[in-house]
Amino acid sequence: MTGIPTATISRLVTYLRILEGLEVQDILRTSSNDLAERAGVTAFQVRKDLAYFGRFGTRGMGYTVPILKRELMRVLGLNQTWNVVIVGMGRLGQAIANYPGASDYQFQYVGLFDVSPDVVGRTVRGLPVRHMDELPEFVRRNKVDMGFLAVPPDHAQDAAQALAGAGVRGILNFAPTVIQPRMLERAGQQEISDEWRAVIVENVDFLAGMKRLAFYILNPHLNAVDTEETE
Amino acid sequence: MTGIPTATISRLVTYLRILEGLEVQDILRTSSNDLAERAGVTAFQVRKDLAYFGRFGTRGMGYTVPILKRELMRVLGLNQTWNVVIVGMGRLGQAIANYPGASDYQFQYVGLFDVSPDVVGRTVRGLPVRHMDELPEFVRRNKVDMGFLAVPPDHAQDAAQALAGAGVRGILNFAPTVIQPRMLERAGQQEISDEWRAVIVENVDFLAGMKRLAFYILNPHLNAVDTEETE
DNA sequence: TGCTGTGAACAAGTTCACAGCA
DNA sequence: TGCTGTGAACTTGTTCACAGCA
Repeated sequence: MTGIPTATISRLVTYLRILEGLEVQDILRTSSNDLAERAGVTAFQVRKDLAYFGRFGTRGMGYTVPILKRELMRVLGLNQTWNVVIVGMGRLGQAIANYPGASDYQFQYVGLFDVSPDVVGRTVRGLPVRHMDELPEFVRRNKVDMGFLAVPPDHAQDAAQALAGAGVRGILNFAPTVIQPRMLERAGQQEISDEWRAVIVENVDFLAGMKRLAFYILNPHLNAVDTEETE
Repeated sequence: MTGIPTATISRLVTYLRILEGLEVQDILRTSSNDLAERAGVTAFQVRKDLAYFGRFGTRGMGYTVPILKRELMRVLGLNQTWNVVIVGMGRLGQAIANYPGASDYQFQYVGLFDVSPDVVGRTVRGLPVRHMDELPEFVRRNKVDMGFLAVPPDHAQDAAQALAGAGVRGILNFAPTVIQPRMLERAGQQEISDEWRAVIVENVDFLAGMKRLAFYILNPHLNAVDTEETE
């Protein structure tokens, strides 16, 4: 397959968010120009990004908000339910569990895990915090799709392997560490389905964000100018 | 100036993190190969990234951990103190304030802000939560460099403008919204120094991370393979 | 010899111009 | 006419091969 730029996926998420905003305001029509302005990219870019996945507009008319929204949700896999566990229920894990917005997209927190006796057994958002020992069994039984990793950096690799071994398909890594993918594949997994492929790791690293910000403040001319032109 | 890839900056942050880990383990020497393996990139990439900023190694020998670490800190602007305010002290803002690691790099939280009477006046990590009205005065008096934005999406643009108007140089935006840069520049700023340039915005968006993860789980073959080869 | 530093080759992603359809 | 969809040009970033120095 051709290969779709990673940046395109990030932008699709942005477009979707904008479409939701428009829908709330009962705006029914938009255009590549309008989307571009709101997303801070060029209209060329919007059209190219959408073209990877199909033809969603009408020439001379633009896009119909609900239709494009529905199509983007389909493309991004947001019209299905995703079962999620959070591993690491310190402050960060708790903040994640309580952050609104996740549930909007059928991301359902079904289990919370930690190893510390201080936290295990407590209840967060109505869910008991379980011990990591229970993870493999729990993932299998509850058809868990993703794990959110919010443990300290020095435990991130182990926890990621535990998640991979338990059979999750993807990991959202909040720890400021590179997860070595090599060791993730089927760590301990016995009955590997035909569908099994490498575990996907996506990173969300806010300490890195702080550092990039420091750099660009010192070197503003190197900053991606984000020209937000509109053709 | 030539222009350094944004991705390079992100990778430099990763290299720095790895060097810190090596230093803790009293490992004094490394190489582009070693760094590459740990960072999950190629050794070519490591050398090219470093070459943008200077010559830090010794041919035939590799890199000296403390030296390379010091140089990367200098390049990234992490050998100076950054004064930071957090705007939005809901759960997310509180989690950010309490997250360890920020203070390691001279990122000092000097002020916390919100508008809700439920939060204003309370103390988080030893700092009082102030009302947004006090922001401009506070930023000026305390030489605030950056603002971390942790308000609900529908208030993000206003809060960003308030930060820009108050005179911060950069904003780390945790809200799932595109900040329109157009409106940020010198909103209400009177005495603009020669140094003044556009406010830098860097985004940390974990909802977007969730959605990207969903997409790549559904389309694993489109995932950036992260080959982590080592030449 | 070994590993860095770097110009040149290549690949990926973005911009553009315009064809095509409502 | 107006705005989408898309092949082609271009620009940016990555990979590579190898020169150069300890």
